[in-house]
Amino acid sequence: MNVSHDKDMALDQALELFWTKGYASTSLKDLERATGMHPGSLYAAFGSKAKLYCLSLERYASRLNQMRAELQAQSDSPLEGLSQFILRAHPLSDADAPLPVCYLVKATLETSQGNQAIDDKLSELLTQNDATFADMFRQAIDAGELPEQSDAKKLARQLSADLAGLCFYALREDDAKLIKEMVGDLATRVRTQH
Amino acid sequence: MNVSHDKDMALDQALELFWTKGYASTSLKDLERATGMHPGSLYAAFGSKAKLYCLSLERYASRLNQMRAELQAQSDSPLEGLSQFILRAHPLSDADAPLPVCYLVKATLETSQGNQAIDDKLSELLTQNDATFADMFRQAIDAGELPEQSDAKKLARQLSADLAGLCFYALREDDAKLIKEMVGDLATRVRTQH
DNA sequence: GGGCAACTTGAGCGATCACTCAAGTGCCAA
DNA sequence: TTGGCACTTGAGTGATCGCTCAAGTTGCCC
Repeated sequence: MNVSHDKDMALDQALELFWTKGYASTSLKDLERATGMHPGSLYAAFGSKAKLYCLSLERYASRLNQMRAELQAQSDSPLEGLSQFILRAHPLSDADAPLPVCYLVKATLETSQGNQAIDDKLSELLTQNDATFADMFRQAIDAGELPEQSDAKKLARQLSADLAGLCFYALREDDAKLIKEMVGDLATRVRTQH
Repeated sequence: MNVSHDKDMALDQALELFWTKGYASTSLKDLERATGMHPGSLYAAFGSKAKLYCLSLERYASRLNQMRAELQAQSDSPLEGLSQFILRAHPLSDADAPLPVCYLVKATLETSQGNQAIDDKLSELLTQNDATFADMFRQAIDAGELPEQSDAKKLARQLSADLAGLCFYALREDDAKLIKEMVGDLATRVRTQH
């Protein structure tokens, strides 16, 4: 039996579980059920609940990054790439899905009861994400899509916050059409701003 | 001893505790320590952890509403009132505070592990909040501050999401100046939009 | 002071938490 | 076939969870 494949699958199951239920509300019993692994194997493979959680955050972030890079590569311009990311790669875009909300946003708002490793991991991933956004805005400035005096970092901050705002709204509003409209508005704003 | 005063104080302590730690991560032991009440008294007064949580959400929302109404009454126009609310009454405005993030936003993003009563209460409070925002935008339209074809409900949705986005960003960014700048930007956007 | 109702107390309930480890199982080389 | 090693197993650990309730305390009226 291919162990690494199992571990991989288990990590995906854990990711989904943590995503839907949150860290504190996901018990090891839940994880056992979802992954089919017994507690001993879980601990042999991942070390602890917190480490498994961190791994799931990392995997999620790297997938998001990959999708963003792909869309960027297919797009004609930096801003168009960002806009496509918002429309198609960000979890929110698939607003009919059971969980149309960014995992990192949910995780950030759920205070990790004093576990520094989790806070650090989250901070690292979010900072990295902001940096990527800033990069894309900088490219847009260089390409002449945005005025030269634009502040790429500030634009990145604002986009990060805007996306999080949508995540919040998506969690409480079950009318998918409404969410899609807001996502579309944000994408348009990014594509045509200033 | 004034019992109702004690209950009142205990509810405030519980509010603060739930706000900082989240519902799932706040234990009864924590609540006992913070309120000085023993478990029996806590249950006699509030019924259950979930009910206490709901009460704290309600209290928070009503305080926010009260502040908003006061600022609205002092302002020259509906949009100016909203702008003042963002700048001064919303928790974010006091960005040096230990907890510059709206309680309702945090609570919404922390999935309540299957407790329907909590979900319902949150949904009720947030819907009420959106309705108030929509009212204020409608007043702005009537007062000629916004074009007549403006969609008050849509503007309310957007403001709600924007504020939540700021909450998210405030939680991860410890540079208070940066947060205040973003709060200021949003207030300006509301005051001068379209 | 005696009697009673209202309130407070905290030990302790069963359940569940994150986690461990001795025993069992499966696989392969010798 | 056998010995040994890597991996899996799940009963069990102490701690803690949300919550209860019998016993104790308090304050008030007669």
